[in-house]
Amino acid sequence: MRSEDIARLAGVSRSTVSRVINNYSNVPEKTRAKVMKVIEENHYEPNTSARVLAGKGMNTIGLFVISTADKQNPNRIYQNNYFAPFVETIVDTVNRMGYYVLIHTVYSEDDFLKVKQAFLQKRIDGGIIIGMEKNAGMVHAIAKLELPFVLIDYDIAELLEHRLDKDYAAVINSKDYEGAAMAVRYLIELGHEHIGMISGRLNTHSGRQRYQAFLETMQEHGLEVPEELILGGEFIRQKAYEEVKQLLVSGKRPTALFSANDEMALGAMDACRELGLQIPGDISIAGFDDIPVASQLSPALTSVRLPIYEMSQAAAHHIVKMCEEGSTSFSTVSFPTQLIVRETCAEPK
Amino acid sequence: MRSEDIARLAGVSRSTVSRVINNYSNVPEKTRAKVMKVIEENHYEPNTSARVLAGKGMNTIGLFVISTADKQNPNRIYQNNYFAPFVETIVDTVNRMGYYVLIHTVYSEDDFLKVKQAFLQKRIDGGIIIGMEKNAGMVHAIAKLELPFVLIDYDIAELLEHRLDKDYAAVINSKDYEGAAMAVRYLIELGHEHIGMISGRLNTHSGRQRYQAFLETMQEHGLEVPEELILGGEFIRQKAYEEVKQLLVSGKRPTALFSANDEMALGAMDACRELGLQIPGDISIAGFDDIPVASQLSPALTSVRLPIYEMSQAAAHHIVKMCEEGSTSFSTVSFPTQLIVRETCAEPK
DNA sequence: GTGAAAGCGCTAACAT
DNA sequence: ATGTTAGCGCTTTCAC
Repeated sequence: MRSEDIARLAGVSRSTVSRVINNYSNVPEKTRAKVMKVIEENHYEPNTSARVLAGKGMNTIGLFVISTADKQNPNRIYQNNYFAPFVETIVDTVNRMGYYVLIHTVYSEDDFLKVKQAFLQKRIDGGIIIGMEKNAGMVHAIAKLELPFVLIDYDIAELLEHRLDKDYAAVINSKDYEGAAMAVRYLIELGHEHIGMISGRLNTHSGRQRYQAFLETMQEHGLEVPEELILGGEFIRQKAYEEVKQLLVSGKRPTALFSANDEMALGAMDACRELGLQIPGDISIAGFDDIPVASQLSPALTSVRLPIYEMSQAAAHHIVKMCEEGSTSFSTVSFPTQLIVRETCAEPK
Repeated sequence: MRSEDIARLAGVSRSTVSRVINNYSNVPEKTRAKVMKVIEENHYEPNTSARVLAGKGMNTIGLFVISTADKQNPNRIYQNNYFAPFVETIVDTVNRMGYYVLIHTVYSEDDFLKVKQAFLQKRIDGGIIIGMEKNAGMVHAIAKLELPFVLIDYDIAELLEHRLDKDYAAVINSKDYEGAAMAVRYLIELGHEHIGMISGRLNTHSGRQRYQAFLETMQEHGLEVPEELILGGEFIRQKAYEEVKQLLVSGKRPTALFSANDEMALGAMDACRELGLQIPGDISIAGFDDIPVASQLSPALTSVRLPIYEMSQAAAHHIVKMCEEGSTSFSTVSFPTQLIVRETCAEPK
């Protein structure tokens, strides 16, 4: 069924049908009602491709989840406690604004081509990109398309440096530095001096911020951080488990560990438990992200809460706004994080 | 940049550009190379809407996750251990086949309108629907659209009854009855006679199958199931926790509990722990779905593994096949489930 | 082997 | 207030 069929059945022209569909003001109520009746009776819906070709928007937002790190793992993104809630909130929010969501996962540079194609082929009006590692080339490639996009968790300085602060771009971040500093200060105030860190991927904005915050906060308090107490866990539980186990076995044991995310804190807890260490008796552990299980563990994990809901909502609202009003100007927001004190940290013995 | 621009730059006609893009055989290698060079140099990608309007497919699959149950809960689908892996695998598989995925969550009948619109507006070539509760009306509405769709976890008998076994429809199920029966038999063989069940939503295909299997298996073994031992948990952890707690407090305590999903088994474990009951010493618990945490709990949860990966892959391959080859014929697959014995079940005292 | 031209279903500027 | 018409960018018959 096409608009012409509706026109015929309603005894009007296609233009009038179009006017009714697009809510033009100059259609008398009577005509509108007549046309609407036919439309509803026939369950008519205008063909999206035709509308787009004639100048309307697709009413679709692209949501791209970049996960170039754990290609090998079959369970990757949605079971990932970091990405899942972002995806969920963004999809729901965008849906509620009457937009559809085209979702695509990116595990390689090849997949990344698909992101560019989605824009170039005009499948989407704009896109949200999450999990992007520091990569001026890729961001530049996106910016060149001159279509609205929002980056979640990306280094603004990096963008400015490469003059990528375009009018159709926006960045939504959380205050990871602040949150990590809070957690580390908390440990220091408990009396810890030998604090280790399990860092995440450092080419990720949040990963680097959390790492820097740790280093600088320690320094501010005049505390040393021996190299062997900096563990690289790549945000992955298993990796952290292995690193922590190795550290503990080596005998060079810190009194506390700050982990760049909760998944790795879980890995650390696994290692401690295996070696018979009490948490927080023998060693304190603090995480980041405050994933749902954090509160359900025993002992419950002290962590830094990420404002995922606020960030997702902001990203969704922002991209839709940009799509509808055209570009505004380069914009940036950082949402505050919050230290959630639970049971995994105590004074050192 | 449009195909006409490419044509001009390459010194050919738009038809030839189109032939190159669509891999027509009657284009000499030389012409093809010349055109391809211009296409690549200019990062040209054909406009999807125009292609669709001219008769090509959208190359997009709709993925609709129906969750009419827990509207009130802010964290719903992706953090839901049942839906998340389906979504993940389907998106990845469909992407790998060169298709895009339009994802939409459905929390109400109103949202359901969006599903129909996605089909009617020709935004998608076909759709996968997951989490659909028994609802002939809705399925009928989808079937009326006469476009390919796959239902994951739906009662085939219901479809047949309403003559909804259309050529463009398919159903992918798991053998939930078999799996539940295995779990219950296992408990019976351990010596349990007073077994309770925490049932899920019974208007869900899998929910009902698991429930029926429990009842019938008990009956086959000549075991009574007093009404008060059938708990309704709606697949929700908190609900199960409350129901189980109430049951245990009442003193009418079963020696074992079979839960229709792991989330509820977790809730049951919470309740037992709170009341100081040992698992499996005082009470045995078996779950369903084998979600990732099941193996990490202590004691590790005995559960029935759902072939989510296989089901998702089958759904993805099937829908793409239907979109490309046109309708085949009504098809149906059921993947086997598997009992994973861990530590939460033991002989009754 | 390649080009010209019609047409996919819609919107919007123009005409009345 | 409503109809007529010219595109939007592509694919595809039909000619040559």
